[in-house]
Amino acid sequence: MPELPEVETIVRGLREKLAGGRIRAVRIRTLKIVRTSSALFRRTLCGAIIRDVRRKGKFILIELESARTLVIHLRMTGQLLLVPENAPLDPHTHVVFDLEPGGCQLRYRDVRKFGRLEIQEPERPLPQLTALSPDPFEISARELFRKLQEKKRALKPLLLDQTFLSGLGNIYVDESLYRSRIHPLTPSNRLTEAQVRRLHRVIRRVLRQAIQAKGTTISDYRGPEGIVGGFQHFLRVYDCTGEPCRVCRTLIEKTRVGGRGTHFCPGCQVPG
DNA sequence: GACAACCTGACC
DNA sequence: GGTCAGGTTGTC
Repeated sequence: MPELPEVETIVRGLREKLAGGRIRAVRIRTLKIVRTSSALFRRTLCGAIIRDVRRKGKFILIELESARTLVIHLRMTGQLLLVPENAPLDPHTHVVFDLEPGGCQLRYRDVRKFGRLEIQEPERPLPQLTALSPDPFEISARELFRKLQEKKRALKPLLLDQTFLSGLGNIYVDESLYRSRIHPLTPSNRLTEAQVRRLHRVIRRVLRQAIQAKGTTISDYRGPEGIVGGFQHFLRVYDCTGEPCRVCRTLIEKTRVGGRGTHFCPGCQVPG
C-alpha cells in the first residue's frame, strides 16, 4: 500500500515525535514480522536513543545512537501508529514500542502481515537496501534517460522495479504515465529524450503533490497519527476505471501489465 | 517475462 | 464460491 509519499509522510511524523527520544521497551507479539532474532532485536532496541528517522525508497530507517538502524518495510498493509499507552491493543498489532518521554507508544500494525522489521548493523548493510536505486528526487532527467536507454523492458514494470528506480508503486506509476501521456507497455529504449524529461518532471510533481496531501488512502493507509491521506481526491486514472478522461473524454480502462492492475486512457496513451 | 506465494478482508 | 488489493520475492 504505501509508496514514496506515504512513507515520507510517516517518516516526517515519526521524526518529529521520536528523534532524540528513547525506546524504553519492546514487545513482539507476532514473531514472523521481525526478521532479526528476538533476542538481538530486544537487546538492540531496549534503552536505545533515536538519532533520526529517514526514508530510503519505501523503507523507513529508524537510526539509533548505537549506529544500528531499525529498518522497516510496510509492504501492503503495514502501519506505524503513535498512540496513547492506554489505548486498547487491536488484534493486528504485532510489535509495540514503549517510548521515553512516556505516555505514547509506537505500534506496528499490519492486517496482512507482509511487512518486515529488521536490525541493520553498521558494518553489515542489508542487501535489500544496498540493491535499491535512487528515488526520483535523487536522479536527474538525463540520468533517467540514460538508464531507460540501457533497458528494453516495458516501461511500467521497469518503473516499479525498486532496483531500477525506487519509491514508485502502482498508484503513482499509473498517475505519472497518464499525465505524461505514455502507454505503460512502451519499451523503455523507445522513449525520446523529450518524453523522458516530461516523465521525470511529472513523476516529481505527482510525488510532491501527494506528499503535500499527506499520501493516498484507498483503504488502509494511515499516517502515524492515524489520519488518512488526501491525494485520492486528485487521482486521474488510478481507481478511475470507466470514467471519462478529463482531456479527451475516452473512458479510462483497466488492464493487467506485469501482473499488476493498470489504469490508462486508450485515447491519450497510445502504444509507442 | 509470467505466476505463485506470503495473508486478511472487502466485495460480487 | 471467486476475485481483487497500495509490495516483494522466489520459481519456472
